[in-house]
Amino acid sequence: MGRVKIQMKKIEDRQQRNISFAKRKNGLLKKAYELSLLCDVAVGLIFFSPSGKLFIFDAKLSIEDIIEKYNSQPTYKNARLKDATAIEELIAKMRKESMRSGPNLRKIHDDGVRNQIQQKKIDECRIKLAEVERELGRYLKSPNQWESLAELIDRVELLETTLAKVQSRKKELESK
Amino acid sequence: MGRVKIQMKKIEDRQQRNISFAKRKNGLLKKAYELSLLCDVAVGLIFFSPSGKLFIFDAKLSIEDIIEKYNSQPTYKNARLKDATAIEELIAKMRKESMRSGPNLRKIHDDGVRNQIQQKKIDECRIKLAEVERELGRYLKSPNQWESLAELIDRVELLETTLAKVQSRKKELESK
DNA sequence: AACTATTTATAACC
DNA sequence: TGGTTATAAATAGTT
Repeated sequence: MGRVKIQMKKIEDRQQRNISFAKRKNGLLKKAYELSLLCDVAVGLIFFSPSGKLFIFDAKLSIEDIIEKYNSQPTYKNARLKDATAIEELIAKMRKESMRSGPNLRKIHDDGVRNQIQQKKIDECRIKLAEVERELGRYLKSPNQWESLAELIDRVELLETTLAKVQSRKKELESK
Repeated sequence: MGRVKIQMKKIEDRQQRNISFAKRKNGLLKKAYELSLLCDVAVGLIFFSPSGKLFIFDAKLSIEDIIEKYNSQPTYKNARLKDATAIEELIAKMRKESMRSGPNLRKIHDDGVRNQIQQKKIDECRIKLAEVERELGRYLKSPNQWESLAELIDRVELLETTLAKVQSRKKELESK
């Protein structure tokens, strides 16, 4: 998805590799977030930057719970083998094609705890900001489709529910 | 990325959700694989299907090694965020971006001034909702992750403000 | 850190 | 189900 199609192999230039990592990291996080939200499934993602920093994303369940589920799943080896097969097929297909022509992020490691959490939030916010900007672009195109009262009522309900949850959590914190 | 843009919320129709899961699962796996290969980094991905089936992907390292590396970095677990400066700045930027688009939304229609003004209000309401929806998506996932009380108070204010605006708009529509 | 020309992912359709 | 198509979204190269 760029000016040119790139070969599916390690990017040798270190600077280019880091740039690509930064871009694709956000894309991968967004995809993981979207799968979780749209399909209502738990997702856990652990990966490292080229410099070795650890990144964690989880949705619907904490990464601890996801790992716990993974560990406790008696048939996980089967699941894994089956999935590996599917992925190998996917990769084989990708190679074939290339012959023809390719809320909860945690950065851990050397930066210290405060920076880790800030980075997590920054990453999340970037994704959200990108989404909002895209939304705005759409509104500009067809603003008229945003008009139904029923839809607004839904929004109100969602907001009220969430506000209640937030206030409850707030009280919980205040009482401590 | 399809014939139409879809809302970022749970797909309610079960069959559609399963179809979407099947497609997006492959997309997510491919993205994880590509990140690992292009950027030469280890990636581990654990997720579940809507029916609860476990899926595992790993690259460069086994999922066990990746979890092991994750476990060997336990310091973040004791983390406490003191200031939410970074996230607040980003949210402010988000709001500013939305506001900046406001004037552009005042698209001149042939329907007269009244429609223009009403449309503008609808657009503004929508923009704010989009922002809040993004926030909600994150908070609903893991409400007990809010670390700072100050941050929560900020959220409450944002939610209350938005709720008031939406309710106002709702009444306006209902009274017609 | 932004921008665009392209490629890629995918929602609806078949 | 599995394939096609129109469109939205991601991103490689560029500035």
